[in-house]
Amino acid sequence: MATVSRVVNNNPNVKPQTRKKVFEAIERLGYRPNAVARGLASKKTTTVGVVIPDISNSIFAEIARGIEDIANMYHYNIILCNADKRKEKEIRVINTLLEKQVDGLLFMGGTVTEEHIQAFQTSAVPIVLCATRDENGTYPSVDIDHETAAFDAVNTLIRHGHREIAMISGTLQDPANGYARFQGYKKALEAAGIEYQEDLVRIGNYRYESGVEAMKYFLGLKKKPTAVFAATDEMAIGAIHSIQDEGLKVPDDFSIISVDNIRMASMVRPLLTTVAQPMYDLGAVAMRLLTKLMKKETVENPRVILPHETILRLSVNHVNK
Amino acid sequence: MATVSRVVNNNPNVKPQTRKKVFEAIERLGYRPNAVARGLASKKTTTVGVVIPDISNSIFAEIARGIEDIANMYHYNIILCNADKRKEKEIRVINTLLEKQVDGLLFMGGTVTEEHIQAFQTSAVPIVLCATRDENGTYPSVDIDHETAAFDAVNTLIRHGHREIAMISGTLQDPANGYARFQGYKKALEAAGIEYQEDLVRIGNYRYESGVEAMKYFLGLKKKPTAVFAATDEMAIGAIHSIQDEGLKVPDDFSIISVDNIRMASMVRPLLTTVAQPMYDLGAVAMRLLTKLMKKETVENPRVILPHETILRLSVNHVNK
DNA sequence: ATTTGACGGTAACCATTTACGATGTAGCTC
DNA sequence: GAGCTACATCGTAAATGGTTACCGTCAAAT
Repeated sequence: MATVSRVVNNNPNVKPQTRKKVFEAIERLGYRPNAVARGLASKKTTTVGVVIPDISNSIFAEIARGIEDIANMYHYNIILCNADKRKEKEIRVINTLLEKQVDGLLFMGGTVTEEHIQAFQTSAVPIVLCATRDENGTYPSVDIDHETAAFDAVNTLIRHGHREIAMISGTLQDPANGYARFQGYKKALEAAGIEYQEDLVRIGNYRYESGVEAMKYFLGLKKKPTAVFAATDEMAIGAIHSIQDEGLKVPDDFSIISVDNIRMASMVRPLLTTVAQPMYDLGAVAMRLLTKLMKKETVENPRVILPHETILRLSVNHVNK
Repeated sequence: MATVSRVVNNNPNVKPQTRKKVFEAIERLGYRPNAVARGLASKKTTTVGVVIPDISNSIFAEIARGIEDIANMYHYNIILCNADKRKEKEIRVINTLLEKQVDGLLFMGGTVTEEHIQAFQTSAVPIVLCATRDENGTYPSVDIDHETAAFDAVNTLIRHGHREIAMISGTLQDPANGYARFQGYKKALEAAGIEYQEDLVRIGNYRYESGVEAMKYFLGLKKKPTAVFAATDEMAIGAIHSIQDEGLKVPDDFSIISVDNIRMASMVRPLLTTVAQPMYDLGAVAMRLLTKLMKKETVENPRVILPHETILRLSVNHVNK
C-alpha cells in the first residue's frame, strides 16, 4: 500500500523497477486514486472554495476565469458558489465550503459584516477577499482603489472642460462600486472647485436599464449636464443609448465616462471611454496570494491594490463652448 | 459517535433529549462535520463536476448560473473547470473530477470524440452533456436544435423578402454552433429555392471582431447581400457596427439576424433580432436531469431538446425594393 | 565486518457511516 | 406481579481508501 502511495505521489524512494510494476498493475486493474480518501488521510483536498456574487455577471465571470486559471496552474480545483451578495447565503456557503475541507477560501461579496468575520474566524484555512475589503483590513485582499478610479474618471471629464457633470451611481450601501465611487466623484468635483448638486446624481442598480432611466432624467432637466460619469460601464452604455434615442449624440452633445472596461465597452458606438479595472488579474492575483498563504509562505504585502488605467476612447470630448 | 452521526444527519431514531445534548456539545466544542470523511464513508460527496469551455464567455456563464442554481436547490456543490474546448484538457479534468469522487458530471465542450467516450465509460457516476451531444446519442444530453434554429433565422429573413443572404459562420469543425447552424442556413436557402453562393459565407471565430471583418468583406462585394445571418449574436453586433461605421444603416440598408439572444442583443442600436437559445434553462434542465440520474430515478427522455424562439426586434426589415 | 542509504512493508490514523448487537422500557398476557 | 415481546434508543466495531511514521531488510560502500 505504502509503495503504491509513493509511486502515485511521485515519491522518489521507489526503485524504478517496482515503480514500473506498480504502474502496470494500475493500468491492468483500472485503478483510479480516490481523492476523498487521500483528503481524509492527508488533510488536504487540493480544492479551494470561491464565493462569488453572480457568475452570470460578466465582471465576476472574468474574475472567476482568472481565479480558475491560476488555481489550475497550482493544481487546485475550485468549488464555485453564487451568493448574490446576500449575507445569509454568503455565510451559509462559507460554512459548507469549510465543511468540505477546502484548503482555502476566496471571498467575493457585498459588505463584509461582523458576522462574516465571525464565520471567517472559525476557519482553519486561509481566506482572501477579492474585489472587496473588510473595514479593519485584517484579512488579505486584492482590489482596486475604487475611489481613486472614480476620481480619475471624473477628472478626465474636468480636464476636458466639463463642469456640469452628472453621476449615475450605484447604491451607497455598496461599499466598493457604490459608496467609494460616489466619494471619488464628489472629491473630484471638490478638487476642481465645482459645487456638488444633488439633482445631478441618480442611483441606479448597475444595469443597462437603470442607465437608460437615469439619463432620461438628466435629459429632462432644464439645466442639463454636459457630461455624465456612470459608476459602471453597463449603466454608461444605457446612458449612451438613452441619448441616441433622443436623436442626440455622444460625445458631441454629452460626454460619457465610467469605470470597469467590460468587453462590451469596445463593442458599442461610440467606443466607451472608461477607467479599466483589471478583472482577470484581480482573480489571478487573489488566487496566487491564496496559494502562497496555503503553502504557509510569508507574503510581504497581503493587501494588494491593483492599478487602474483610464482608457481614452471616443465617448468623451471637449465641452461645447 | 453513531448517535452524533444520527443527529447530524437528522435520523429520527434519537431521543429528543439526547439530540438536544448533542447539539449543545456541538455548539460548545465548535464542532463542524467533516464532509471529506463523510464522503469516504458514505461514498457520496454531494458535489458534481462541471467542465465548461470558458466561464468568461457570457453564454456559458449564463448556463453555469442555471446549473449552479439547481445544484444548490438539491444541495449539491459544483466544481467548475474551464477546458477551452481542448480535448486533452477536457479528458484531464474529467479524470481529476472522477478522482475527486463527484456524484455526477456535467460536460460542456467541443466535439465529443471517441476518447471522450472512453473517459466517460470509466465513470461510475452519471454524466450528462449540456449544449453538446455525442454522435450516437448514447449519453443523456440537453441542447437546442441548432440546425432548426438557424433555419428559422434565415427563414425570417426570407419571409421579409430577402434573397441575397450572406452568412457569418463559425468553423465547420464545431458540430453545434458551427456545422449545424451552417446546415440550417443552407437548408433554408434550398427550401426557398435560393442558390447557395460560396462567396456569401465567411468563417468567423464567434467574436465581435470577426463579425466586423466578415461584414467588411461583404461590404466590399460588387454584388452585396441585403441581409446577413450571423451564427452568433456577438458576430452579428460586429456586423452591425461594421455597417454603421461605413455610414450605412441597419435595417434600412442591411437586415441582420443571428442566434443566441445574449443580454447584449438588447443593449445595442438597433435592438438585435435573434433566435433565442434558453441558456439558463439549458443549464438548469441539464442539472435537473443529472440529479434524477444520481438518485437513480428512471427518466422518460434522457435526450432533451429545448425549444428556441425567434425574437423579432429591430435589426430586420423588409427588403428595399 | 560494519555502516549507510535505498527500498519496501506494517500498522496507526484520518472522521465519518452503518450494520449489528446491547440495553432499557413499556405494554401485554396469563 | 412475573415474564415475555416489541420497539425505541444507543453503543460498538468494522469499513471506507488512502498517507505516513516507523521499522526491518538488503546491497553496496567503507
